[in-house]
This record gives sequence, C-alpha cells and structure tokens, in this order.
Amino acid sequence: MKTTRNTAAKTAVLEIFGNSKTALSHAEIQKQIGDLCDRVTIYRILERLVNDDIIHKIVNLDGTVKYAKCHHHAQRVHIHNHAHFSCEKCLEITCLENVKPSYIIPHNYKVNDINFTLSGLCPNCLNSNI
Amino acid sequence: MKTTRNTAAKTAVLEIFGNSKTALSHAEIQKQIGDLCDRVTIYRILERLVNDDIIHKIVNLDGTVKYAKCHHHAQRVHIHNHAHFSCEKCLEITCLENVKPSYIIPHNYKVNDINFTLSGLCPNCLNSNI
DNA sequence: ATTTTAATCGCAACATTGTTGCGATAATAT
DNA sequence: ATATTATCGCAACAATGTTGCGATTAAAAT
Ligand SMILES: [Zn+2]
Ligand SMILES: [Zn+2]
Ligand SMILES: [Zn+2]
Ligand SMILES: [Zn+2]
Repeated sequence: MKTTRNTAAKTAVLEIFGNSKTALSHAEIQKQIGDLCDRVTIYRILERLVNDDIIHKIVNLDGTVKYAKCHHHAQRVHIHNHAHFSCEKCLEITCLENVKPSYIIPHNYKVNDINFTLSGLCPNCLNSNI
Repeated sequence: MKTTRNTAAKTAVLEIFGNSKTALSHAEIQKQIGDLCDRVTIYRILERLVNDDIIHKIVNLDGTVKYAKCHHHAQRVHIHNHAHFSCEKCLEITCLENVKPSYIIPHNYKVNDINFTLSGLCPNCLNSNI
C-alpha cells in the first residue's frame, strides 16, 4: 500500500502550481525551485502528482510537455477530457475546462484517454496583435 | 524561389512511408534507412516533407513524435484536422481520416491548428486481448 | 519519545531526441 | 558543360528524460 509522503520539495512544487494560472514545464518549475532540490526529484514529484490525479500532463503540438492542476476532484472516474490551448506567441498553455470535443469513433477501438490541444492566439496576444 | 530537390535519401524516405500503413518515428525510419544517409539528413528531410504538405507531424500523449502521409491533396487549404489513434499495447499510431472532433471555443481565441489524439486499444490488440 | 520501515532524495551516469555550423557534394537550370 | 545552390555528412552541442544505488527522512509502529 504505497503511501505518498509530504516532503519539502513536493510542497514547494504544489505551491508553485497553486500560484500559476497556466500550465508549467519541468524547466519552468526548476527555475522557480532553484536549488531546493535536484532536477531528478522534480521529475519524480511530477510523476507522483500525475499518478495521484493532482496534476495532469499536457503534450503540445511542438512536443513540449507541461503540467497543470486538476480540478473536478469530486468525480469518481478521473478523466482529463477537456481541451488545452497553446498560444503560438506567448507560448502559454491553459486548460479550457469547459471545452470538450465530441466525436464519433469506429466501435472496434477502445478509447482510454484523449488529448485535444488547440493552437493559435490566446485572448491576450490576440488583442495586442491588432 | 527555393526549389525542392529529389535526392536518394528523400526517395528512400518516401518509399518507406509508402509501404507503411501506420505513422513512423524518426527512429523507425532510421532503422529502415540504415546507413544510406545520416541521422541529421532524415530530420531535415522530414522537415521539408512537412513544409511541402507531403507528410504531417503527430505528437502522441506520451510526447513521442511520428509522421504520416498526407491525403486530401485536392484541398486548397491544407489542414490536418483529423484524429489520430495511439495504441497503448502495440504502440502504433494511425490516422483516423474520417474522425474529426466538433467543439465550441470562446470567440476571443484564434485557432490555427488542432491536435486530437485518442489513446487506447486498436482493433488488432482489442481482439487479441479477449 | 524512540525505533522501524520504506518512500523519497541526491548524485552520477546514461539514453534519446533534436539542433546548428560549415565545408563538401550533387541535383537542377542555363 | 558550367553555374547555382539545395542538400548532405560530420562533429559538436543542447534539452529532456531515465536508471541505479547508497543516503535521508517522513510517517507508522512500538
Ligand atoms: Zn498568448
Ligand atoms: Zn488541463
Ligand atoms: Zn495495437
Ligand atoms: Zn494523420
């Protein structure tokens, strides 16, 4: 019964997520963490937080990986079926919790997870682009 | 007017794509190419083929990158808005040309590209799993 | 409060993936 | 046949992620 422990590094990572409105990459977290813990430790903390459904992993169109807090903790089955938006200009990635794709897939496929990422200009960059 | 040239390496890569029903990673292509050309050359060929809309890039949930042939060459505007299926067991990635997500997004976002990847069990692995 | 257990950590070493610069090569137009 | 330049090979580098293992340390047990 692997119990997950609360460590200084994990607490720091959680606080960083708490203060961020957008998704964060490993590199961005490491920059904020400084030398509080090792690179590898951050990777392992992220892995644990994903397994515990506290954060979820987001893979962008360009292959970059980021993580964001999970909401909807009330639900029994924890599926991250919302969309993500990736801004081409400011490079920020945000959860669009309310945007969920509908689709029809052949019955002989079994879908366990989906990744729906939209790329373009976010509201901020769209305004400053006029 | 940068003209694109036909080289032995490019021809070989195109033939490999022609013989494959699933998407291919750089590593998989390199394995088939052998020492016909350098690693870097394969990267550059893939980049060119993407720019020429001959293949398209697919980023999986786990961050792995693959490429697949483009169809629908008749269309003037070339958008890869179809879904991709990633099998958790055999790790193959296939284009689902007919599966296109519908969604509603706030008007203050400008969408230029989408990535819709489904993950689970493909028909082959679903059968052999019973 | 002290001991015990094992989850977590730091560090080093490694693997994979992708990029860049530059002189050499070769495909294509003239 | 010659000129132009897209493409190539090679080396070097950067970013990202993984693994093994002995040392720590959070949390449970006493
Ligand atoms: Zn933006
Ligand atoms: Zn999200
Ligand atoms: Zn399969
Ligand atoms: Zn496709």
